[in-house]
Amino acid sequence: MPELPEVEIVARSLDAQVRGRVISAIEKLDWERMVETPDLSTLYDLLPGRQIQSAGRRAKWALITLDAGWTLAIHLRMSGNLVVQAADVEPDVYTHLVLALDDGRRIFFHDQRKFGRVRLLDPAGLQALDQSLGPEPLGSAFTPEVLSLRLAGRRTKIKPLLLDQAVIAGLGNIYANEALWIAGIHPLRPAASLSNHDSERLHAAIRATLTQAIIHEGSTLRNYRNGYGQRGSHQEHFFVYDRAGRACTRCGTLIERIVTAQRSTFFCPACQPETSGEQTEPVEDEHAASSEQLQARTRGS
DNA sequence: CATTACCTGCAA
DNA sequence: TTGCAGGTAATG
Repeated sequence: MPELPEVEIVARSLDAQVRGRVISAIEKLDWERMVETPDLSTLYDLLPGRQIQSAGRRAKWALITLDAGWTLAIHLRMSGNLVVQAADVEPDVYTHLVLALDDGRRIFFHDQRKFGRVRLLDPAGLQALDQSLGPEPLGSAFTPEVLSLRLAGRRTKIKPLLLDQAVIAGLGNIYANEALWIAGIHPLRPAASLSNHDSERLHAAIRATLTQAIIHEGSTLRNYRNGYGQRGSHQEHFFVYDRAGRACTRCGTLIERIVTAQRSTFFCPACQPETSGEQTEPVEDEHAASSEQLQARTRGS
């Protein structure tokens, strides 16, 4: 479930709640495959007694910075969530990791599908993780030129390429679809076919959709919750994701669903032309299309 | 590039 | 019963 905005909100809400606390014990760990490194006995040896200095994020990894140079890196994958619970709350069968804190509260790693992963990393391990990932799309190092360079020479389709964490860190299926709609770019276009103007629009669109999603505390389709157990609301603001057969909020054309790289892909066939340079330029202001009022408006046909 | 695997629950 | 789900890694 969680993409960059959801993990960002989780990290912020964890940081606000557990900064400075000490992990007193691993109280439950009933799905051992979630721990990728180190081996279990080392984890049980190293984690208790560690103080949490902060919680942050890199790509879709939640990073809990501990003392002595350790970092607990948690990936929520499809259905995971991290919630701080009061001392009297008991974990359910889907809560596969429970970390007890020195004030009696506990961090629950809840994960219905068991795809989530945990790593306890030393500084070298953290650096290796960092270097395996592309630039942060909301960071100052991510410029239209950087995006353009990363797409140059890639004959693969733009939409699956946006899901490649080594190309850009943090985009997932929802926000890749949303960004391409905002930018007016067809998801199947070869990445290298994007003009500099396309790259500029896509760069702005990626930032816009992620920023808006963070403002709305992420998207909750099913399992996502922030560190307080609360849902996000950005699913109420989708332009194309999961909107097949409904009217494009910009032009009224029906949104289509196709599958590429085994992922559902949603787009407006009018606003996102298959070939570049034709048809109407989509509006660039993301607020212009944010209202349902535009649904009645039609164009062409 | 496509397919399969990893898991479980839910809606069509 | 079948297909689908916010992700990623492994395999032809």
